[in-house]
Amino acid sequence: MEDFFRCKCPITSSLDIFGDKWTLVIVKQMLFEEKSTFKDFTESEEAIATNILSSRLKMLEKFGLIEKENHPNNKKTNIYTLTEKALSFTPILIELMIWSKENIQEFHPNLNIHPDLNRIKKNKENAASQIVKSYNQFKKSLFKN
Amino acid sequence: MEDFFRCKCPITSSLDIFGDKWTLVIVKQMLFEEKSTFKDFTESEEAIATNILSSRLKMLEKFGLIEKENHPNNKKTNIYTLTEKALSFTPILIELMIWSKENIQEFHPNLNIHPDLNRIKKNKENAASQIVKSYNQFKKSLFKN
DNA sequence: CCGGATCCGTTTCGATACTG
DNA sequence: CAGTATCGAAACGGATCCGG
Repeated sequence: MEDFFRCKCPITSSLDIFGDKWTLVIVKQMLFEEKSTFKDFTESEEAIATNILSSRLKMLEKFGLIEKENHPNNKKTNIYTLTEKALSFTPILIELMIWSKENIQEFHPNLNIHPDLNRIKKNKENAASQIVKSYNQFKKSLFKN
Repeated sequence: MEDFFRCKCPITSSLDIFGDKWTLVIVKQMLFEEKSTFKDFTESEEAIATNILSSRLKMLEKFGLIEKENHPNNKKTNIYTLTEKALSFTPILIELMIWSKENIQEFHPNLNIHPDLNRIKKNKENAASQIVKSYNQFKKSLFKN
């Protein structure tokens, strides 16, 4: 495991885990778009390929960032949820949203800017904790009945 | 340019630009480690290959995130600096540092945690503006005499 | 020597087809 | 529905080359 990481730099090491085009997209879909099954992810706007999805889910599980459980009513459906640990992705995703508006919109005018982005920017900590709270409620609802 | 981006999601679009293992590492080296020449980057702890470095520098330049200029005393040396725009990477890099300590240290105990990380965490906005200020001073010093 | 460009073998990605 | 297998395309990364 030690040699998974390029060097001792924390920033570089975090990119050793999620420095690719897909990992944070999957986390985003879970956190912001209430996606939880394999099929949910493949049907997203981004249309991730199944093999890549599969490999990223395994990797996230290996690092304790997501959990895989059976659907309570449907044993053949697996439900993927973010662990407490993974909720620490929230501030990063908020920063990406902000960065995108400031740096990408000029090249990509159709960007779907979050309607509350200004409010989020003004109080990032509060926004993050609301997002986490709302995700935890969603997570609970997945296992009811 | 429109079709460079996978979809309209801001988070996904930002990953279309720097969702790889190297782009943010280069930005980090400029912002935190006072690196500014091609050779500086190749001599870093991460030891990036010259072809990858070259392609990333071009891409960052294309998006207006870095500038390439001649060294004042040495015409054959190019100096790469972050633009004002690129300084908006700072909050993202701060979040990556924090994430790393909380989520990677258990797998990678030799991680070089920033000595002031707790202070940075307590006041991220202030930390970011100090980092930017300090970078701008460094940038000025590059072009003196 | 420095800043890159080019070449080339290896790994990873990613679209599609396929299986339990 | 949840993945795996396949295979061409792209990216990585080490080595080398070349102009200034």
